[in-house]
Amino acid sequence: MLLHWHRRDLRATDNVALARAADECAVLPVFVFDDDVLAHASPPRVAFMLDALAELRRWYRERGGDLRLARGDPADVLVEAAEARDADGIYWNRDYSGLAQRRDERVAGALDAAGLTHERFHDALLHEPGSVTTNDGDPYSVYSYFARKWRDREKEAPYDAPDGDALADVRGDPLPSLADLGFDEPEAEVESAGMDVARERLDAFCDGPIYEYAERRDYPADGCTSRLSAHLKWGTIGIRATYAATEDAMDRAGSDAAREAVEAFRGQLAWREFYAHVLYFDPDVVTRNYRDYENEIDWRDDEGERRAWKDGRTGYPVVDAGMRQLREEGYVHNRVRMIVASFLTKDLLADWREGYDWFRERLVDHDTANDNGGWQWAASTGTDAQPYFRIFNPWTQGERYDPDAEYVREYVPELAGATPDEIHSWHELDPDERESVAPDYPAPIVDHGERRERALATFERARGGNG
DNA sequence: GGTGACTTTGG
DNA sequence: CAAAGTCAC
Repeated sequence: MLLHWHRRDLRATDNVALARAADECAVLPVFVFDDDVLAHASPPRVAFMLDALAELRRWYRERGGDLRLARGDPADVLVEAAEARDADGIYWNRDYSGLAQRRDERVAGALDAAGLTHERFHDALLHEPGSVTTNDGDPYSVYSYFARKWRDREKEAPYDAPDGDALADVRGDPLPSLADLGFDEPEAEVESAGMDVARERLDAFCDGPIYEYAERRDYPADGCTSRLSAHLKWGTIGIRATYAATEDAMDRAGSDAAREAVEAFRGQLAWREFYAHVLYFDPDVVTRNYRDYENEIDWRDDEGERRAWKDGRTGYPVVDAGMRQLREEGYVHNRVRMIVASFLTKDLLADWREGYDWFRERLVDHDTANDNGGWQWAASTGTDAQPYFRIFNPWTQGERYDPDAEYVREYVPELAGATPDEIHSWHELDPDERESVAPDYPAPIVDHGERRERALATFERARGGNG
């Protein structure tokens, strides 16, 4: 018998290590509540994870197996679990972040010492780190070239779920609650997890919205995005199954525009892989600027401004809408993530790590590689970064991507009675007008024009110029 | 080594 | 249409 150690692959279908183990012998799936991991976790993510685990366990139970649970240091509890069932060894899928890799090395050492076999598989990405490189063999630091090569590579087909007769007949312990794990209830209404929800989302997306993706994905009120981010983070859907669904969608596409839209969605999958590769080859970017400036960037540390950003009380409607969506749903539309990130790092000149930490605490779909990549992109410190002199104008962005102010009015009730025009020109209204339009909504806390100049000068100094 | 391209944006 | 640095080829 083999153990399969579930980590960020909370699914039974299209799971490489699980499928390989089930090909060989009986499999006992196990999940470890790792104290080190929980120390870095937050309520919305753990809530989603527990929901996914409950459904995974149900899947196993319906087929005569079960998901074993353990808590503690995986190097200890996995050895115990294997020995208790007289298993030969453990299979699992790789996790490419630095922390996980160090832990996995430790676990592998403990298994070796106990005389247990172990094997690690590539599963989380269509193309593993190191397999998409420049012609010189170096990892890419520019997305567009990476994406071109990534697109041309052949993709693996999805893996089958194990048969019921491959599952070891066991009964596990009950699932712990959030409170058992030491977490408060999340403030956000966390979306439901699990393989079935993920599959339904993927199918619904590929049935229609995917064909609008190229044109409409940047409009946060439109809802034509896949909403698969949390599922891809926790592995409640497999990446091969996801890609295969885009192939079916491509076959059904009736026009060049529709095919381009499917291709645009695949581009987002390529971004995910690009950032995973970047993090794999440069794990320090979690805390360090990817791109070095000659001098330190003079980040400002204004507690009040940062608070206003977190609370969605900056007086910039689209920024506040995004920050409130984060608070309420543990999710933010991607275009809005760029807008709020630009506002924090450029208008407020707050260190991108402040924003990254807040997202990590609040996002259900938080993923180290993606979030770090996104924040450093916005802060002009990352790979393929937005050049520092290109600073989002939150007024223009709001007008362009939320023209009818639908998104703003959904998340900022103080502005529910304002017209789109009043919302997009909120900074140009005089105090009396603001008072009569939306008395409870704040005036902009900073002047974008001034802050833009300040950011340009700050980055110019960091670059070593005379500005 | 010159050149095209850049989750293009702001004015 | 200017900004304007850097990567990959």
